[in-house]
Amino acid sequence: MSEVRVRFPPSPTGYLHIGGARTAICNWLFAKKHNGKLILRIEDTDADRSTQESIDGILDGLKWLGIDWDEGPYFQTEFAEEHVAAAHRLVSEGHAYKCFCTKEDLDAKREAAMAAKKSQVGYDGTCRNLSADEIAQKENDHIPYVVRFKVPAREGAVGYDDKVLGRIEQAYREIDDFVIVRSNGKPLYLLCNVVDDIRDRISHIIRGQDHMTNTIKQVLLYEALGAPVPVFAHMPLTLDLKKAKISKRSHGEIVAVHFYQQHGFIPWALVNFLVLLGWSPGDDREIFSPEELIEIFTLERINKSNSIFNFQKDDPKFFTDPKAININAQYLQKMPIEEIGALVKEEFIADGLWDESYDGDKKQWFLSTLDLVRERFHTLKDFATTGRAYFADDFEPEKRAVDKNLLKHEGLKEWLPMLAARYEALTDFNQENAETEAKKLAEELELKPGVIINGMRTVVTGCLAGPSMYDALMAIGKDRVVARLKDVAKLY
RNA sequence: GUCCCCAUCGUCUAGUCAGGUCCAGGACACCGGCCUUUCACGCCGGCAACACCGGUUCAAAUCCGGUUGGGGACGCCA
Repeated sequence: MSEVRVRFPPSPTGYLHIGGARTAICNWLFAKKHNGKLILRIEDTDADRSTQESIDGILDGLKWLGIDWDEGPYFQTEFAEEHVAAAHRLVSEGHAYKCFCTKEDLDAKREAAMAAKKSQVGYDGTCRNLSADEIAQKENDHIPYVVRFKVPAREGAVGYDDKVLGRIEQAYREIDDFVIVRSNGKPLYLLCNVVDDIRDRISHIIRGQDHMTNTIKQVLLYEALGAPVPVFAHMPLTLDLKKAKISKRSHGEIVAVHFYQQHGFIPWALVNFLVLLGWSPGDDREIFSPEELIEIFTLERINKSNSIFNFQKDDPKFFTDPKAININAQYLQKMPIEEIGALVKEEFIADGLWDESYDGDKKQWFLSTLDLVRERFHTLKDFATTGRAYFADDFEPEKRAVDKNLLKHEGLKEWLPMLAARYEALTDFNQENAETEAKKLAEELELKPGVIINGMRTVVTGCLAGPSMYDALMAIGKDRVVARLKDVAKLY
């Protein structure tokens, strides 16, 4: 196989969303696997909707995910002359023609056809067979025109061998003479895209199934332009629970890559989740290192059917697809603690929780504490929220914990300060002694140890659940434990 | 409406190309139990799917046809 060159060509009309990210990821994986190149091309020919902010957002999103590219970003608008030249060539070689029909006429015709439920709603070919004289006449009259591609009047069908879908064909007669140049002289996506892909020597086009009708037309364009047709692979789409295509417009932030960045996702965990949406290795593996994924990824194993991004709006427990959270949690629990430490550092800095000593003399404590608490965590955010009591005093105890473990036992108001005093008196505040004192106190007061321990957990960690109580006590340290136990009354 | 694509547990999927080893496997979610003084940890168990109808075959989730359902496209957007 000659050099593999793939591209990711987002149009900068909004942030990077998970559908686009998925496409980028598959292209990236394919390029890496074949020692090929990934070209990033910003398709900004729709000047009205393209913004710099959006370009930055897309680039940031890709960088955050760890998707790097080998060439670009190129900007489609910089190649406008090539696009125009290609259009001229197609006209002069008889592959395209000028169409003088007005937009209004065509809109009316289309609407009428749609309303009448006619099968033919596309262009009716009015200008396809204009004589040279008629054309000259209209040009003299300065009637505005668009350029349409002249679909060959052939029997049979055009087609291509899709890497995921197999052979795809469509009858020539079903294809309309589509517009390739606007009446203002600006070439359209269908043409620009092909011209750019030819120039960039793209070998494989991996994109969503929503492009399938474009692909058929573009195959025709490649042919007319005398260029080799690349290999196509159409990925299934990502749908919402109601099976509608996910979009920025109707789903908002939840489908934005930056949403996951802001909600404590580990970048690679999101990539891992996304790649599983429509692809599988063929066995039971679900968690992959980048190297491993590059190794086992193939276009042929991409699914044919659309998948559903399983998120419930306003779900109290799952703010996004439960599987995504689960995969993130798996990474959170298994990644080397130093790597987690680096990610948590960013969170803490943003949160005002960061202490320089965590990089210095308290580094060991910092890392071992993260290691202690991460077991039940799901996102990076949990360290600063659920796990806040380990790092700061301004934590808000969980209401459920307070209700269940404190308010039910009025006596804790005295008992916990008693325990504090005993802890304070301890010359060696270690796990064993802490446990002995707690149990002894419970015994003396004729209480179940759980009453004391659960009360203590609530006051000291603010949580209903967590690591072993005495591990937690040691991590938080004698002084803070004592202070919090003494101060129990403020929670009543 | 027309064209194109698709169809296995609630969700992501394995199995389909090379029919039998699949009264369908895994993961997430859910439910139950154990562990835990507590737990969106861990362990054990459970619930739960081949859309439907025909055909081919000794044998069909797998091949063929149809039906139904879903999605996409039908722009002087990309």
